[in-house]
Amino acid sequence: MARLPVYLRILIEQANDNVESISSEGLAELAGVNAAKVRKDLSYLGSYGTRGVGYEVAFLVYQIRRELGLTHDWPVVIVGAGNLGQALAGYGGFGERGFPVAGVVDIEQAKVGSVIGGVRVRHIDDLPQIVQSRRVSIGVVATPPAAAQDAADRLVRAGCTSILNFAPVVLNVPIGIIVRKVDLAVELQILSYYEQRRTPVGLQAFGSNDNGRGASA
Amino acid sequence: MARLPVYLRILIEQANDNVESISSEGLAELAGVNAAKVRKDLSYLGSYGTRGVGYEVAFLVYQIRRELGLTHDWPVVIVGAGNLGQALAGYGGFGERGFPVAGVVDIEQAKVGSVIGGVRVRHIDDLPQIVQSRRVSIGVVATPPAAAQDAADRLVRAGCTSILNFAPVVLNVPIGIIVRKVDLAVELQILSYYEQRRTPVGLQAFGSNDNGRGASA
DNA sequence: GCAGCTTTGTGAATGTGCGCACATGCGCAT
DNA sequence: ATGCGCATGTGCGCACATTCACAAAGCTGC
Repeated sequence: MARLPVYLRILIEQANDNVESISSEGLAELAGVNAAKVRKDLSYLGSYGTRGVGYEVAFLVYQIRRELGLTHDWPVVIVGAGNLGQALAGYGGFGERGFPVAGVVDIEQAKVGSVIGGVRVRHIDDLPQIVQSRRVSIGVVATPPAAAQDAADRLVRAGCTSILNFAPVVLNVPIGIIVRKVDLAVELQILSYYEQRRTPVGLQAFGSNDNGRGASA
Repeated sequence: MARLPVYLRILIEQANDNVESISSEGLAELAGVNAAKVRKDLSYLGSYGTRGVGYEVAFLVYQIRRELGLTHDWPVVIVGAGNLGQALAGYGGFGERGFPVAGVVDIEQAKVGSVIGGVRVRHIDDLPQIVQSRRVSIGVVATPPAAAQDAADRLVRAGCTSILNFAPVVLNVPIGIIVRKVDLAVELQILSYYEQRRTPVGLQAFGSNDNGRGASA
């Protein structure tokens, strides 16, 4: 389920605030979802709650981490040292959450050697060496659209088995390679869709899909 | 539908390659989806195809633009001039696709005045003035998590009615305000989930949801 | 004009996610 | 020890998305 990471982040925050136990309703409130959905999601992991009491935060964190495969770090390699690649490498949130940046590569020699977020940019030809020596499974494509397919091909050849694609193109990859796409312009276009259909007052956009909610204050 | 932006991008590419007509099957191939789904999606806009021939690319582009509300530009304002805010402002893809950056604001005086992507960073107190003078409907939250709720509140008070949130927190907004969330770490966690459940060979992750596909080469 | 090929548009079946509502089970107070 | 309250876990129905399969419809060549 795509909501487990959200629960996990909230539970970690609660644990930092020394909250030991939480009810499905409390977690649902914080996550902005339905309480029944929380219980269904958590029951999928097994019956780790106590009836009449709630869920033990620390134990739930451990179980979700286990389910998501976050018991160890997953180093990532970023292809493309342009605006986005630099921002991703410099964004501390990845390393904090278990995804240290093992390397940043670019095809342009001019960009090789500069240091971003504590990582030196290397040439894309070094990709296989980085992936194999650091045992990287996840590659991030942060190139211009025209270079994205080549970047993906190189990642696959180097041994990556998952790709997070920020380029606005559909990547063609062998079976077994997992691709997730984040298209920033698409998100804005979806907002403009709702803006355009906006009625004078009081009507909100329901259930677009997993995302995009209008919550009450 | 969340797929219309994808179709739109592909159709614009095809138009640039002087392709005048396209079949649902051809479009489905390029978009990485089912042909029947393409036809259902397009029929939702009205019957704009010609049986036995296909769809006229230019006309379809016009209709999808109209449906998505992309007949005019939607200026956006970015709150937060950190790593991500800078990358978003410097990323040319927004302006190209109809979302010019009307302004970048930050709460830190130290960041005010610097120029990013041709836009000068202004103080967050100028937000109402920017939003009203440029008639901005869409605000982008690119602040640290702790500042995100305040940023959202300010955007709403300034008059924005849609928010694209990059901070890993659940925003609390009045009814009628549309929020979409992009959490980069969540995307990586979903990939690690599939990596962790990976079986030795030949099994791929099916139907996570709208996203994340393993396409054959 | 008409037959045949091609592709759209759509009814029906299937699958999936969601949320209500309730039974189950645990802890606590008396 | 026993009953009561409370929160979990889950069966069921609903609504929506997806896909199949086919009928309607246009273009082409004769």
